[in-house]
Amino acid sequence: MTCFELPATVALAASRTRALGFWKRLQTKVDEEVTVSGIEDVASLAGVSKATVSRALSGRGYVSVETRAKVSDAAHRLGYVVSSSASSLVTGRTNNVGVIIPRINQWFFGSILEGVERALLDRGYDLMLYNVSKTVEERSKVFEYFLVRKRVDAVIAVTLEITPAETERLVGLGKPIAGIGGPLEGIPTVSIDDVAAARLATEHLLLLGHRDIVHVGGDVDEQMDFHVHSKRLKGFLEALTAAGLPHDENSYLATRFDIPGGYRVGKQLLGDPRRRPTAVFAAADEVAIGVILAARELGISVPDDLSVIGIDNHPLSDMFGLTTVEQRPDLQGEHAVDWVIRQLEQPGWSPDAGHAFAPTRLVMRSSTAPPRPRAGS
Amino acid sequence: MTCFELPATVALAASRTRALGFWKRLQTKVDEEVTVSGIEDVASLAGVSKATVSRALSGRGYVSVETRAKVSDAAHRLGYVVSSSASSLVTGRTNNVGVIIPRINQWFFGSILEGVERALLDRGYDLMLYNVSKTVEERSKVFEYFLVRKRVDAVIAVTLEITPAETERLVGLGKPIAGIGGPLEGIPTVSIDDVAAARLATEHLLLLGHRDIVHVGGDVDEQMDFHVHSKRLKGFLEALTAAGLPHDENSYLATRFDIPGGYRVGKQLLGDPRRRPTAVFAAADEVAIGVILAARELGISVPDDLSVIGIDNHPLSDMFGLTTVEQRPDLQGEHAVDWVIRQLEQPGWSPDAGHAFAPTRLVMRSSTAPPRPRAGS
DNA sequence: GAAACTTATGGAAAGGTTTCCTGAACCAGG
DNA sequence: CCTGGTTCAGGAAACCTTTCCATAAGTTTC
Repeated sequence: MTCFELPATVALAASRTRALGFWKRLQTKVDEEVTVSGIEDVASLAGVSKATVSRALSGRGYVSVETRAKVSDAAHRLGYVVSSSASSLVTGRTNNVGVIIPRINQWFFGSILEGVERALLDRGYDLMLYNVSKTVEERSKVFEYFLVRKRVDAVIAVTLEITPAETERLVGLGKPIAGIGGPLEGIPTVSIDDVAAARLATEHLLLLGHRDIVHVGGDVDEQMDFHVHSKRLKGFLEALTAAGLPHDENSYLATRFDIPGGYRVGKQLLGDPRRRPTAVFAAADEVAIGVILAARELGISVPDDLSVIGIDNHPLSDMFGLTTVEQRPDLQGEHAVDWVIRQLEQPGWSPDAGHAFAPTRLVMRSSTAPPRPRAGS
Repeated sequence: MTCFELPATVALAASRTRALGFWKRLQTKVDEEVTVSGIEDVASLAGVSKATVSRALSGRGYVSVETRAKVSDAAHRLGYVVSSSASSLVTGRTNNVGVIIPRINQWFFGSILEGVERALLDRGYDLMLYNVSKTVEERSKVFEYFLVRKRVDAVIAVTLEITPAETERLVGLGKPIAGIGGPLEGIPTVSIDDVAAARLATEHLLLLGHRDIVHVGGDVDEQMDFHVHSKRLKGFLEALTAAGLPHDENSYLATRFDIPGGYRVGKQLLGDPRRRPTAVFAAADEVAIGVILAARELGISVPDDLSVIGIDNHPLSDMFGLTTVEQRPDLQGEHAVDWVIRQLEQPGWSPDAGHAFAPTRLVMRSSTAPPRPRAGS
């Protein structure tokens, strides 16, 4: 790989003067109308007391319709907005929910985040984002310094291992918590049933007549592992065993959960014709797509020579004709939001089960077919 | 596409009882130690006044080392954390920065978000996420109801068209704003120089000897367009013109900015041998990858029969050997954070240019090569 | 040895809401 | 006409910090 440096960072835009001018104009404008109005101003403009303004705008307590109209008119005229600090100081509620997520730029995590965000905004909560990798220091920094700092009403932890001490701390503060993507000890969690999903995928291949299947998953010992890898492997093996098929160390290959990871392992697995299975069950669609790309490059036809199935229903799956077990991370996010907000809004309520399983379904496309009858047998 | 419904949503985890037991135990624990200590408790335990506690913990003002030790010890023993509502009520600072972003689950946006998040957390700020699409209602809801509600100190707007009125509103509140990804009227913005990047990519192809180049970009009229599409087209055309090459309406094709979008257009463009160019400049790597996949499927060799170049240096580009003009959205995010925090922490400061251009560089891989000598000429 | 600083601490005010409590007005029922 | 309930509105307390001001002790400086 060769690289050319682009001349340099150009510091000034072509339209500098114009943009700058506009900017400065706005800046001075600030100085003029620096007056930010408080509830008192609204009260006097509307000719009522602060208490009435508060009731009128929040919708709590008795306020006559005329008064309410006067107040909201005055508030609007003054451009008044309530100070959330003051408000939450007295109510004890911040209307924020903290979301801890290890990664953003990956389909599964991005989708969760989108779902959580949508659900929170719909219900009038703001989302505070903490992108925390597995580094212990980083995590404890977030826990001790940020989260706990009375800045959030509840916490949603995505695929994050939280120590019992941290859990206790959070729960001890009376903040609802929910997890997504893996069972957190002591925290209600929503995820798909990984064992069942893997079993379903494997059974699909078995049903088509495949007997020689390899599972490409994540590294079971990997630190990132959230029991996901081991569970999907478990479902795979369960299905094989139920079908009376043997398995050995060659039945399973570990790789990174992305397209290059699947490609690498695909090249390696499919390169040797004697070792080549008739079907591959990949633990994630991106891995499956990598395997398909490797197969294409090796001149192996999918599904004629090789069937491939994944899990996720990733946006790219349709283009590659990938048969897959669909999951909806965004809905899992919404579910978690439901839980914490429910706990917030009706105290005493708590999810009646420690774990909710999100639905999955088999989406059949063109990457799976019955195995080609063997020449030798 | 056929779908099988998985049996149903299973409502209970296998480990229900255990998980539930733990959960309940923690719940009751709450009732016992419901006492949340305030600054007063810390003060009396440390034997000092509230004022001293505040100074000791915040690090502002004079406090002797022994006193500071006593106070922090007491605070730690009581598990005391300052109430951010109370604190920001008096200081007027929330330590939050709002980020408005139209999409999360796409490399460019996800990377920006990761960069912004990292930079904010490093500097002790929290990030409030607003995932706002272009819907006018949704946007105004965020603006009027959330953002403005005195919940953020500053705003970073990613690729978002903000009306002058909205800008004025924000600036009028004295909140620093920065944009990423496109010039916002009146808001300092950081992005790459799209025209220059497109010119660089095109010049690379020209330098290799290509004379028949097609540009696959985004729809210039699309509402999502943030002048990005038109600017990259402009750079392309500039380079052609500078090289003395003509161009017509066949020189440019519009599609969606993702792999399937590139694939679709690639199939269509490359399907007709007479129309097929010797090189394609795609406005984004994902589009370029789609074109490569289409070429492979049509038996067109890259780079022997067709050179392809993109913009981004997407994580998948390396695997596809894609030559590209690299940009770093995460660094652009950090730059924007620098700007707003600087404005926050040294009032009066403002970026000296309305626009900062992030660096780009050409990354050469194996998808570009000199065109094959024509049989006919 | 007094004046001028520097360092350390406490008391009290301020910041902008929400909510409790109280009182007035109004209406229906006996 | 009186009682009790409902609706409406205001005064004031409470929420929990930070910061201003004042005081006092210790340290330099001429």
